[in-house]
Amino acid sequence: MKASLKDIAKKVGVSTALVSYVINGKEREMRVGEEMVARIKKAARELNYQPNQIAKSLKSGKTLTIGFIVADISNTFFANLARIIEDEAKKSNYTVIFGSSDETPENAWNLMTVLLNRQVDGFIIAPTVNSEAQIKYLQEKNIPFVLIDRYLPDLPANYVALDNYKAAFDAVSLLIRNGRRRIGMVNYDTSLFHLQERSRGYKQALTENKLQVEPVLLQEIRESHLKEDIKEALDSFRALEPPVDAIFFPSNKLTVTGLKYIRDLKLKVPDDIAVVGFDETDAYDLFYCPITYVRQPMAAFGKQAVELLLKNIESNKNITQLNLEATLVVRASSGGMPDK
Amino acid sequence: MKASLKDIAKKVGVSTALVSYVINGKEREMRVGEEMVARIKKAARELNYQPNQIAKSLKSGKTLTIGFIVADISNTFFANLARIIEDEAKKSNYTVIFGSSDETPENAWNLMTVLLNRQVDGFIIAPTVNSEAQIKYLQEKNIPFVLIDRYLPDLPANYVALDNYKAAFDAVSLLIRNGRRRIGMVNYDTSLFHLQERSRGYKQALTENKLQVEPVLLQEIRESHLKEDIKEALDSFRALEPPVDAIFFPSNKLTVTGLKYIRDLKLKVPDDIAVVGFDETDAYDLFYCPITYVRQPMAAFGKQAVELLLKNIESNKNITQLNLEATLVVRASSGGMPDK
DNA sequence: ATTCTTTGCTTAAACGTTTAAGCAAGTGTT
DNA sequence: AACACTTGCTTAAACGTTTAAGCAAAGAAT
Repeated sequence: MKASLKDIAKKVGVSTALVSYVINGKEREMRVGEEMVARIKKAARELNYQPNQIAKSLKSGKTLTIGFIVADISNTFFANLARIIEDEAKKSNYTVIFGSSDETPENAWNLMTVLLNRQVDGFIIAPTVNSEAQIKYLQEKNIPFVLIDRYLPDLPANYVALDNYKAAFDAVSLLIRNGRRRIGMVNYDTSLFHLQERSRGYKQALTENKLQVEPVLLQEIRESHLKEDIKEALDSFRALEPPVDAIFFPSNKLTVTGLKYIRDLKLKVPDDIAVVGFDETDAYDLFYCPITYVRQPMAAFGKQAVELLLKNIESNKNITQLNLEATLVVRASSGGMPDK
Repeated sequence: MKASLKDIAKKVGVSTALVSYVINGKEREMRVGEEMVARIKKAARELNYQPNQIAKSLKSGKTLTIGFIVADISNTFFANLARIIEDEAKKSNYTVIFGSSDETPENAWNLMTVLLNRQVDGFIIAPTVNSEAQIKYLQEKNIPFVLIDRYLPDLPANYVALDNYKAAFDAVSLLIRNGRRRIGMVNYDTSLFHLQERSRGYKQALTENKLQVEPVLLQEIRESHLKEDIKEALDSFRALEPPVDAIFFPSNKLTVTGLKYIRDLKLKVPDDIAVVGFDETDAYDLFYCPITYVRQPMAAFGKQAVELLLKNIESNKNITQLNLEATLVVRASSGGMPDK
């Protein structure tokens, strides 16, 4: 059904080699006769020839394919990233295969081997917890990869991530400038470095402003019991004396879930409680009080990750680690516009 | 670096054929000696053999890959679908390559040929407007595919979609039962059949309840100027005498954008105006008045689409067209709980 | 008239698999 | 002792490309 080089060769009455040269524009170097070039091109057009990329890949060892491994492609954050990576990859004729690890290292490892068997040229990975072995495997085998969003602090590897510390620091500093003194934070109880960095930024902002870093103000909850644990955390915040007057949520899911409960409690944002969230979502606009949030530079993430990866694929360059700056999008929920 | 069948064969001192038989579990049919089987398996383990899927694909003509073509993978609707399709495909050892068409038939066509060159075994497609040629091409070439979410009314092709007519009919009927008499709808000005069906359901609900289907009540706007046009539409609704007392938005973006403007206008939902939206998003929960919406059966969409596609890949079965039922999730925004 | 170059093509091997066909022993049957 | 089966392996071609190497014919140089 589908025409191959052989079909064109037969039709024109020449060898497949000659056809290959012409199709790939090597007619000059290979000194193919003008008339022959025309006949082959004509035949190719008539047969609607489309090269078999699989055969090409087998020969060349390159598939022009990127494996994109994330926690969950249905999470807006990763879905947005996927789109940017797709567009960026397309510019260099790459396509993207994705896989969701659901935050478990086993799934991530399985995904990686599946994609490796499919000979992807490289990976863009948002690593799960306990994925050191996986990353080291890639390094040993010299397989190009770039970590995105998250990274492992002591592993020298390419990554494109946020300056999480500074992002959190700035967010909390804003709340302090707006007069809040009892600032809570609800983070995941996780070993993911980027989330710990956000906690560190929170603490440092308090410290630098001579506020006490009280353990009850930094609640670490289970992702598996997000809804229940967030309620508990907020309840304990309100039970304090004096109660918390501001909350910083360092992820989109935390923010959204937290806001739902705040709405159920009929708390007034920002009067009863100020809020700063993380990541961008429509939900922040629809809340009765527009939410102040930390915006990650998604486009830069995707663009830089692909660029870095492709550079690594074509020549194993040395390691690049990028910590990009977040933007604090200030709106009503953080309580009063900051001076500036 | 990576071990091949040949490496194993060399190490054991046998032919690659024998190794292939053992690796693929054909040792019984092929009467391979017990001791030999053990030696080959051992060598494979020691060399950490992983089959080259590209070579397999070239031989078999099957890539175990599905092409998933959508308007925009960063749209929650498609991102959710992607995740379900991924999981479902994984069960049968398939992987998914995705591509975003941005609603233009040229992009969709290009994507299709790129993926065809990569020899995907089949497609799951949410077709754009004017994609008849593309669909017909697939049919002529006998390439398995399943349309999802959208379909072309007169083209006999597999699809998994919503019963859009009924979903809209039910949504609008609810508003009528709740006492609304001036019900507006804001749809895209598009030839996409599934959206037209939603308009049809709207009109029919009005008609069956002896309400006049006035053109001013059904505004068709440009997706490219979503924000401006929605404002204009809502303004014209409010200028009517008597003004509109309920709005039905037949997509998630329309709903979210509409709600933003409603909030800016400080209209009270549902007292000033009742709202029924489409699709599921966190934003509906965070609005001060929880939004009633039409929930599409995403899991069933994905599951059925993959199932259908795989059935078509292994044996060209006859055409299946599924119109699944939506669920109306009733909350406060539609104005008063319905009787029942 | 012989050799050297250039032109324009072909041959053949390779990428890593799969699989039909073949073949040399050993075993069993008569 | 001759034959047929069975066992356990190998050979070789194929999938659709790419590309180094080779070669015949024509033209140019001596």
